[in-house]
Amino acid sequence: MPELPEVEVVRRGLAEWVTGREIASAEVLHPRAIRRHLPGAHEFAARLRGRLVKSAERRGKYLWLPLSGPEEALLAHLGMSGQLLVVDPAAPPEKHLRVRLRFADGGPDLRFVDQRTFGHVMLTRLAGGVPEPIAHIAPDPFEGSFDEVRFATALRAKKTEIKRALLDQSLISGVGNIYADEALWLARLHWARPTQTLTRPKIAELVAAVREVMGAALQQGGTSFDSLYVNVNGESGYFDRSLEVYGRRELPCSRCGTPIRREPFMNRSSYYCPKCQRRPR
DNA sequence: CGACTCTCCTGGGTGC
DNA sequence: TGCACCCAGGAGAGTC
Repeated sequence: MPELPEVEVVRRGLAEWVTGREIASAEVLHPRAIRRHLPGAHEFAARLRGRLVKSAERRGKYLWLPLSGPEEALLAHLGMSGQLLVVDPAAPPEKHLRVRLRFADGGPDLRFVDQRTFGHVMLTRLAGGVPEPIAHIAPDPFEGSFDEVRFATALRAKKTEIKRALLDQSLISGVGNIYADEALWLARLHWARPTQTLTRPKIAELVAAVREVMGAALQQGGTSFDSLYVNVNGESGYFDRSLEVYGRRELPCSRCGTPIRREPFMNRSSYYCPKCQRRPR
């Protein structure tokens, strides 16, 4: 499940393998993959043809490729199963190939492959360097523009539980279900803790925990990254080795040995240590 | 308007 | 072996 660290690994791969190249054609193999590109597949392809990829950028879980010409970018969100692959143009189409870009230099394709089609790509205008559809998303905690004081103030004004707030991309972007659980464990906070009861020092501790778990994941994601295969999947690197609570129901907490608990949360799961992370009363 | 739920999707796993 | 069902998840749409 790609969250910020996995998307950053993809961004680095794209920066290396796609930057500076001219798009020769775009082929949409599944309309759902461009459902947020309202003008449709034909217009999508026509507007991409002949454009140069200038760079590869990211905010939270979104990434985008600014293009030559008008201030526009190819924007992508990987959803939960999306991959952006850099592959030999002669390679056979992947089973879940949704969008295929060919380049004028005859080099590797950029292919958007997505089994569950929660991800999407679109061509969109840039406003101040940020794609318009994600203008409402807050900076992620690795950006210089992330304002910790502003975040703490907004968090304390919310009437909700801390985990809901962590997943709210308008407060802080890039955190998904896995790293939310991991960061809450590290900061010793129960997922249901009301945001209004959090002190500013505790919020600072939580932000540090978010940076810690995602930074560690990024380092491990980077080590398993094959440069010619820009890949994202839930099995690589970090996922098997370093998770402390996520997916570890009944396994002992590494701090205190108490069995990790799983609870339903927003039609999915929250994992936590019932001793280290006391439930609010 | 804020807080919350619903919905989209596929395939691996499970139980009968 | 087949089949029904559950589960995973982000985020926009919809509800109250």
